[in-house]
Amino acid sequence: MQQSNATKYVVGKLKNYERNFAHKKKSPYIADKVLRNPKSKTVMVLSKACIYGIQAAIYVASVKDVGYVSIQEISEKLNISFHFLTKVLQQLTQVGILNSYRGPKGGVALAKQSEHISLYNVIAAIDGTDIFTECMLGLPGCGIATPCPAHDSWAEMRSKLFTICHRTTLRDLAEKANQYNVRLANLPLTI
Amino acid sequence: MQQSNATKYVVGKLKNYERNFAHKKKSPYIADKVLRNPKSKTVMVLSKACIYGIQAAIYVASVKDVGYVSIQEISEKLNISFHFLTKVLQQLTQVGILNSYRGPKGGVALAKQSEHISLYNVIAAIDGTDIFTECMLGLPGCGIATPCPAHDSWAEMRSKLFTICHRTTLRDLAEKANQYNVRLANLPLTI
DNA sequence: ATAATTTAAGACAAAATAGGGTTAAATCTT
DNA sequence: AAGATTTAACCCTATTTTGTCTTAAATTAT
Repeated sequence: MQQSNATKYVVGKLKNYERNFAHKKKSPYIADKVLRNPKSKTVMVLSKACIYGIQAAIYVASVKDVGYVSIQEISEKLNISFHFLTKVLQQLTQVGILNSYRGPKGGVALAKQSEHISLYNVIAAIDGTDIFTECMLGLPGCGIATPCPAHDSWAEMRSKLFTICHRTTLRDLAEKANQYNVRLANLPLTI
Repeated sequence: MQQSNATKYVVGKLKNYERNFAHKKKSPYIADKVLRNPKSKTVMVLSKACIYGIQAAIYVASVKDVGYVSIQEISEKLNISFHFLTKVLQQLTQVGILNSYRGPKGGVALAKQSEHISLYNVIAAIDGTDIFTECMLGLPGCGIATPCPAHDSWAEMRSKLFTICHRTTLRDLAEKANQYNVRLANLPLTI
């Protein structure tokens, strides 16, 4: 009997499922709330990718040495997954916030002076500009002509966010990050 | 030969996978950016569940009739998945923002007067209070003693958000929603 | 040239949110 | 009492984000 490609594909996965589920004893039902019980915080203004990008950008800006900083070093210092961070930083490279260089002594470096890169630039590159432009309810085209009920209030909020993110540069953040009591990342306890 | 429960479980799924993958022609690889190409907007301050909850609460508050409003009606008027909305509204019921009633003429109703329910109450019930308390980078314990580099800026933003959400009540929003040009939901075009 | 190092790219797994059904329980109508 | 209606609960699928691993390409060092 001939197997379709789909069948082969699925049968190939069977072993994986077998292994994955074998040790799972039909996990007890968890109350089917909309928000179940996430293992890590998930409701946030910025995505994880964006937070990592900001942290890394601040880190690079705060390093004194000229030259490239390896992503490996950044990921270790900030306790971020290396591979995930690599992809995030690729986005910053693609929009011209970072330069990257392969090979030994390679890594990433700021493509401009740190005072010319704003928080807005970094956020826009990774999460996009929606949080600066969209209404609270996410209605397309929410504006003065056909506003949502929260339009005015939210416009006030957005305006604040916009101002803060525009006026804050990587240089400002890097300076603060170099102060003795300031933390840039959530590091595990060291002994 | 005896099959383990895991095997039975997996084999049972085989048919589903077969059906699901059969018509998918090994979908072309989409550039593995961190943000691929979501079909709907996903980076947002509030979760979809929270947005639906707010919309529904405003709708209930804006309906003149006393008595219960059925979730079916709400979901149709606001173009929201009925089952999903049901779960969201259960959360609002559990914290005492709504009352629910089963059976014919059942539905949900505000448990308090609309001017005594703030936007903050609704958001906190569904998405939690993180956006009102957490720092931009989500670092646990970010505060004056050990701030993150963006602490001061973000505190300013949070404060704005907090003020706005506290002072805005369902009554305010419902009044606006009843104005002729105001939209409460993203409705499909009607002919 | 060869080997080592480092980013880029691709494939996939895991975890979270969003969404869709079915059955149970409560309540009204007849 | 029987049937209809509506929320509650349960179970599963789909989509998106996050995380891991492998291979390719670029570059330096030997």
